[in-house]
Amino acid sequence: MIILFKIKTKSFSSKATLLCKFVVMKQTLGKQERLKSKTLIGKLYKEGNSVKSFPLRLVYVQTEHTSQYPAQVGVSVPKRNFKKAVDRNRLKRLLRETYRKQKQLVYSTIDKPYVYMISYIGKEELTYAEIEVKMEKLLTAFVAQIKN
RNA sequence: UUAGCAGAUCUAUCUUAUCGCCACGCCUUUUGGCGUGGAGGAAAGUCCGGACACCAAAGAGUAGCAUAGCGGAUAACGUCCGUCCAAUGUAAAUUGAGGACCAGUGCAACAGAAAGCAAGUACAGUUCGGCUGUAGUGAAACCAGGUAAACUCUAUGCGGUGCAAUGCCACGUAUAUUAGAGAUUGAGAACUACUCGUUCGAUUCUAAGGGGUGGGCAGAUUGAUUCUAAGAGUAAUUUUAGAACUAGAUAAAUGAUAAGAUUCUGGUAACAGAAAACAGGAUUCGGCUUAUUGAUCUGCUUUAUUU
Repeated sequence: MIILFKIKTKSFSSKATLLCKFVVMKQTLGKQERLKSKTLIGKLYKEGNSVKSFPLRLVYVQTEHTSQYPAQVGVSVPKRNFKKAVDRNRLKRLLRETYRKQKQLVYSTIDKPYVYMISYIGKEELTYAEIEVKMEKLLTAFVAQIKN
């Protein structure tokens, strides 16, 4: 399977041609779309810029990655704010869910591959509805910053 | 029925719809479709004991650590079961740091002359020697006793490091430079701390400074496994037979929304609110400890009440 993917990525030389296919797409969030590579994460925190919309923070960098999707996303909740693993898992799930619902905002505008990490910097747990609103604000701010 | 004691089990939602996550299988040949499965009793603390892996004979001694009535269970244990003793409780039960102060050393509040190394009150006896007895203090008064959650001694056990182990594949690099040490008369390294002993050892070791990698596969989930039945045993446990396969992620999978059911709370009602506490697998088992919601069931004890 992995070998197959490599062949595919090599065969499509330009990613820009691919992007048109994603304009109308499903609201999935599979493994390919998530940020997993340690080297990329290292690069992200070294060179990335950030956008804030309390209690969320998005660190991004424009770079090539192995996925076929326009962007790879990672989610993090710091251990020092939430000591219990249950709380961290819960917040991560909510972040992923809200991002999944609204990623069209980003995909419809960007034309280069991006990598970013969404962190939860607040210290208190919010509900799904609240996080959904914050995520929308964050993503619109991100899009606006990229355009300029 | 109330109160108490001991133990076991479950852990909270269920249904439907829409969107979505992880693993596996099948079908398709694409940005899929279908099916099956998908966190806990503590997954936690990492406190004990194993399996497994590596450490060049995984050497010897000392030190160190652990355990401590007796018998048994077990892969093993500091765990579990039975039992004796002690303490507590009316009782069911609970708790126990329950080997040894006839090896040595230390310690002992108050009282007391004295709880050792130095003394000594009163009375009586007397072989006139502070020799003997009695009294007084105290739990204990002289060659005695208490104390080992005091050193210590005895018996038994313990090699070390941990899946970031370890093996393989791929990618990449620097044997740069500077300072110091060192060449078989041995720098340094390997076998926890020390000593001995053994072995390795020059493209070496230490410090500064800098560079690269951090991708994948195996290990990894079929196991001291779970369930049922019949025996053995007071029990922990075990034997035989049959059946079952029950998470395998890796920046780390179980979620979101809506409607209904059910339960609970508030309210005369319409209706409104809530869905539980502690908490999320990370090589894996047996325990222990700690956190904690709401139940259900079983056995037992004493007192009171009712029939």
